[in-house]
Amino acid sequence: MSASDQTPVASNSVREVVTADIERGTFGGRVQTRFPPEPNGYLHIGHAKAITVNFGIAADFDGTCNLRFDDTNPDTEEADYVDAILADLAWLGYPLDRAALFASDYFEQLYEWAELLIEKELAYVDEQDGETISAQRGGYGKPGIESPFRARAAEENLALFRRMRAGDFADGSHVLRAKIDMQHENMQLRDPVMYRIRAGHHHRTGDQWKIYPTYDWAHGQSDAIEGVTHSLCTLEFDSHRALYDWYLGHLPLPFEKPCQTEFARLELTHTIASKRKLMRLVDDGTVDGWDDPRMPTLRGLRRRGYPSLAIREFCSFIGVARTNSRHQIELLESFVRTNLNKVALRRMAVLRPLKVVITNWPVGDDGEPVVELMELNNNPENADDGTRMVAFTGEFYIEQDDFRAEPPPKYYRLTPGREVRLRGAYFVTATGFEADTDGQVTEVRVTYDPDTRGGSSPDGRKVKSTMHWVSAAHAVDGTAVLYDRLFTAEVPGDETGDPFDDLNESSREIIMGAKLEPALGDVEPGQVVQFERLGYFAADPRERLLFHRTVGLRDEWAKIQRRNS
RNA sequence: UCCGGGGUCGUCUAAUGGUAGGACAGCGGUUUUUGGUGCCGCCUGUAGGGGUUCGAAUCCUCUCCCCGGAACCA
Repeated sequence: MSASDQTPVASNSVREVVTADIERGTFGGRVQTRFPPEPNGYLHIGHAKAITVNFGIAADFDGTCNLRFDDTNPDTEEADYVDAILADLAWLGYPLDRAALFASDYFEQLYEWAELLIEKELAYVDEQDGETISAQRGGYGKPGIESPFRARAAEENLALFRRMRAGDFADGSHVLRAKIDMQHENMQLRDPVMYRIRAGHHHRTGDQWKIYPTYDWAHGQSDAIEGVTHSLCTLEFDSHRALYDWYLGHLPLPFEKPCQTEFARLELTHTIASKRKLMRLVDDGTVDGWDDPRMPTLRGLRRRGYPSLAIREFCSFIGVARTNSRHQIELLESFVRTNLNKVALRRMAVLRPLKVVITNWPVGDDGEPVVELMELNNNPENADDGTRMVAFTGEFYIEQDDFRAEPPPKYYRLTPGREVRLRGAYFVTATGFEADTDGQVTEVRVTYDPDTRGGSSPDGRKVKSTMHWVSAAHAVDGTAVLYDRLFTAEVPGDETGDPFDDLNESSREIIMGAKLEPALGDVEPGQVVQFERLGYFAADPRERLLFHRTVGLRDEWAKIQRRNS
């Protein structure tokens, strides 16, 4: 049974929490989650898990999940990213049942709540610089010390805070801090910053605001405003939960207080997902852009030909736990293969062509070699995909790998004196070959058996292998791009600390002059087909006759060769 | 160093006091007009020590190991 046929795991750590809440009646049985990306980069495979978890939990409990852009930092965020995220989310296959929301829409409410905390003497304006504040915070096992501005009267804080909003102060000169506990063992609770002054232009509020809320001050409150019940986030926010609860506990909320629950983020072998590092790959020119097929971005995976369904199935299959883990990329690839095997049309393409000539091929009345139309199956996994006619004549191409003058052990393919099947065409037997001065085979001569038309012999004799081919006279030239992992190490940077030390220098191989069967000229942009015996290939969205290898087929012969070497 | 979170086959993930199961990977077989697919089989695991119990991956306890936390990032 293949992975994707498995029923999803029956339980996971988040589902248990939600189930318990429902049994307890905590939110009146209501379940609402949210996916909160920051619009400062493109979505990647890690986000796909977060999306699957949030939308999945909502669906499982008949609840809702909204998209909220966590746009609290004008310095890094851009409207372009908002559009890209919306597009990627739609491609992944999670339609929004409600328009996208923005944390920036709550800036006024957040501001009012901040004034409320000041009035309750739970927040104060600090005039020290960042370095000083950081130093005063103390360290692990070492208590912090209180700011000299901590004891300021509420009225003074209020006046100062209003002037911060009005733009009376320079960037970095003042912050609003929550007054919690500078001795607290959880550093997050040592008077965290709620507001900082930023002169930047915000992608939605423009220049209206001079002060911007920090993540912690914005996130839980945004959840509360939206009526979120379960705020699901990754493990590194675990220590922020106390702060999340502290803020919410001091505010008059329109709904019941949401609760934060953490789960492990998705990590994959041979892959990095940090936005900063992905950005570096783009900036360095290591990859061609955010949609380079080697990128773990959703747009990269899409261009590579990964079906969004395979990504979703993978994400549900791996489950949700609190264990730090790193999944092998092979598992994702197995979902891609399983998925594509069912839907990808079969086509023939020869990547590294070797010319073969049939010496007993008939010539027609016009003096030209006869051309026959052979009927080939479009997909043995799906009869509904039907068949197609493919032209065959006395000269065609096979892969260079498919002929050996001197066959190694276990080699089943064409070799002098051996008979093999050309898929859907004829049995041929190699009778000779030409080689250049380097010993490189340049042409193979074969004879064919006219009684084996279609690929089966009337006398029932067997051949060891079936090979793909493309008629020389009918071939269309195209380009195939082969990809390997971007990083050679399972955990990039594990050895040296710098993932870029593990960059795979040959992660891409461009093969021009591939010989394609003519039907490959009609493939829709983005469509994925199987090149028989070679792998799944996605037609480039823009350039015709350019194919990206999504993933190779499992390759028994390659394994044998690896073992023998 | 303090606080928090974790540790089940190679990698993930189930088992919530009652037969340690599944997937991927690997290995072998079988089917096959893709050395693909399918099917069958094999392989390997509860971090360690004590305890509670008829019975422990699960509860208690000590130890070890890993991850996260000291942005005016999220």
